[in-house]
Amino acid sequence: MCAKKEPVKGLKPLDGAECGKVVMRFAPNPNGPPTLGSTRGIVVNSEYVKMYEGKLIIRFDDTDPQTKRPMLEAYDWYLDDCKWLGVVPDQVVIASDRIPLYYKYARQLIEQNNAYVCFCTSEDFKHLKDAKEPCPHRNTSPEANLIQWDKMLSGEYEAKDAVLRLKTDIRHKDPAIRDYGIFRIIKESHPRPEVNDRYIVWPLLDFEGAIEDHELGTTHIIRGKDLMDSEKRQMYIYKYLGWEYPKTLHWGRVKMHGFGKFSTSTLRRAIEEGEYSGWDDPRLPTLRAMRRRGIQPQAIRKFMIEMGVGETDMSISMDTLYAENRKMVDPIANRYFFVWDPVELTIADVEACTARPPKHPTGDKGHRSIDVAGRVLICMDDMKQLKTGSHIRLKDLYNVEITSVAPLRAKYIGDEVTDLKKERMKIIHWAPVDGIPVKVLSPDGEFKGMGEKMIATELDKIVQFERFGFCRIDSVSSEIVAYFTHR
RNA sequence: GCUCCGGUAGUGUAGUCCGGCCAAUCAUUCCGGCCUUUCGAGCCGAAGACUCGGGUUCGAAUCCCGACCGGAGCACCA
Repeated sequence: MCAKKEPVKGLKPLDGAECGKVVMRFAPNPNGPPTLGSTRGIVVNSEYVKMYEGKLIIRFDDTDPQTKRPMLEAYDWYLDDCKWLGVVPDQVVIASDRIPLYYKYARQLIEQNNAYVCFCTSEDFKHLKDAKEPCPHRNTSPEANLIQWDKMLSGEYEAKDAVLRLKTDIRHKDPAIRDYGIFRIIKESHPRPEVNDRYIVWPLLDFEGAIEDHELGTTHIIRGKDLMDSEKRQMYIYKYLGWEYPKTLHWGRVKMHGFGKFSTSTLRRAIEEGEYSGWDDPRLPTLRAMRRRGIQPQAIRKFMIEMGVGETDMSISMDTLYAENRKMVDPIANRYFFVWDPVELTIADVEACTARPPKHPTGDKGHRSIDVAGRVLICMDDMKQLKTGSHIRLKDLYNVEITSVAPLRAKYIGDEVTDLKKERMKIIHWAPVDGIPVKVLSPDGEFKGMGEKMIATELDKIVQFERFGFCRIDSVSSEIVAYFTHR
């Protein structure tokens, strides 16, 4: 399949990729739920793997129990959201399960005189490093380093007393490369019960990632541009260990228009403080929120794939995603009336009847039925346009003439749709006075009003509230709660 | 301060490696019009870009240099 397969629109062929031999990984820190940003990594990696019939690994880089402390629930959230996106990883790896592996290679590097235990404070080391000067510990013998390393492992040193550094090139022109740290001491327990306080020496990202990418047989890495230096740093490890470095690809920063800057930690605090209802609050750019709002996984996939893998930073508009989603949802979403900020309109000279609007304007999806007896609700915004004498069409019901606005009253003036064309009558939607209360939660706030009763049959479905927009029906009881998708 | 990366229409994207077929692709957005018992969908049409300045060349969005702008790294974060 992949031999002659056209590259998916937006994704260029991978350099040096052989069908059936591609191994890629998606490596999140589970310190929060997947966001639209992380989704790009999930989708693009999985798409490439599909294209080349390769293998996809999800690796949780959870080696910081302190600063970017993992959230226990987030591991499952990632897996769950992947599944929703149609991504099934071939393998799941948790870094905190594999600490002994990292220790093994650390020991080897110390023995080879490629790593040393450093007792400098971070400030002292920074000064030396900036001056391209080696620190006093750089020349310690491998034997002595081994002893000190064992002391680190056994807890004889406190956090910040010692770190293990890789010997790179202390005179390297790029200061980011010079003798960077690969292990540090953290005397805080890990949130995973299987790990807990088992380790006090934790690897840093570039080391953990370097070892894992080799161990897992990764052939192609896609990572953010912010991690561009990782390759230069990790290359030293690969050289010392005699390994071959995977092919790399980088992408730029993504900002979403309409969403402010969100870091996982500030979000977490805002949620704890009750500013948001949770990780799936419709105002948030998390995948869980998108899902709850009725964004289709295929729309997200398409959107992400069409962005491609460029190194330019971008700031993209949700409109593009919404447009993609609308195309998928418009043909299947049943139509209903929902009146926000309702006001009552009394209609004289009319008998009780049942309106039977179609569920969908094109597809043959049957009809709704709404009983009306001389009183309906209309939107405040529509009411404001009305004057005594205005003729309006109540959509799929009949035509009325406004007889009074102070108490809002009208009289029935006919059923004929043709009249409306002659008169260019405005068509507005309405709701029965004895409908069901509806609350819509949207990124722009809450809308409350009345809807027709049959909305209650659409639990968990995407519907379109006419002249309002698409919504996902989130819960149904004495009141309907809907999440706004988009217009 | 040192180092690295990027800069095509409002927003993304194709093309840049291997200069000509690019008076520059596609999508979205915006603006007109048609259609429609939704301000949705659909249809038709239009607008809109190679950051700037030099250089190489018969020819540059594509190569080189410089400037400007933007992003990132120099963490005992990922």
